[in-house]
Amino acid sequence: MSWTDERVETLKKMWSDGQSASQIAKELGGVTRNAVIGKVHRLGLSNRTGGTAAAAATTGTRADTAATPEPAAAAEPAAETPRPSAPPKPEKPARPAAPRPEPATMSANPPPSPARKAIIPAGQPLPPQPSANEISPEALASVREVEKKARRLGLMELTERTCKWPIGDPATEDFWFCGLSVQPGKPYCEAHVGVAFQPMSSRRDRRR
DNA sequence: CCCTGATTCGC
DNA sequence: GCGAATCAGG
Repeated sequence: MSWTDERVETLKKMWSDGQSASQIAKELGGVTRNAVIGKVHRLGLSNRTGGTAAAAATTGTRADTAATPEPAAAAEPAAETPRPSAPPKPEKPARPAAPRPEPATMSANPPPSPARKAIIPAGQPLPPQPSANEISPEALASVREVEKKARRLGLMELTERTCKWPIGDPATEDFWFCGLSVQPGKPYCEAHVGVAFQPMSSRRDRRR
């Protein structure tokens, strides 16, 4: 496969959307994430605009050659690095809700929290919370069992092969995602697939 | 172990 | 220009 205009366009769009290289690669098909990353660099858009996306691994490990496109050869005024403080379109909330209580043992220097609204991630279709009255007791028990073993992943820890079943109350700190290995092709682990995709038929009168 | 992006370098 | 191999980090 080659980098047609169309594919490059898709790449640009997804990359600036905060999609990971591997996701883009899968979307495009016929390329690996390495190819995508390579292309991204060649295109000179290694730095995603907007800042807070999925750029968790943008560590300044070795930014000596590539990440220095600055034309600052001779005159460098006291201008600091321009940092976009107001991303045009935030989409992936890093930490929804629930400001955690500080230990408050050290310095009295509480981080100022501006008018930050407690944004509930409503962007992506989350699995329907089981309304307990529609789920068989056994399935419930099964889920409870699984929840003990859950990896308790945060939003950002979720991948395509981690169970995305939410556990707890999003408005509190008791909230995490199952995170166990998903059933191939499904967004949840086996147990949660079981309660998530119940056939209409077997919903009523289950064995007893 | 899973993942992320960054860099190098032969093609 | 391309991308696999490798590196470095989470």
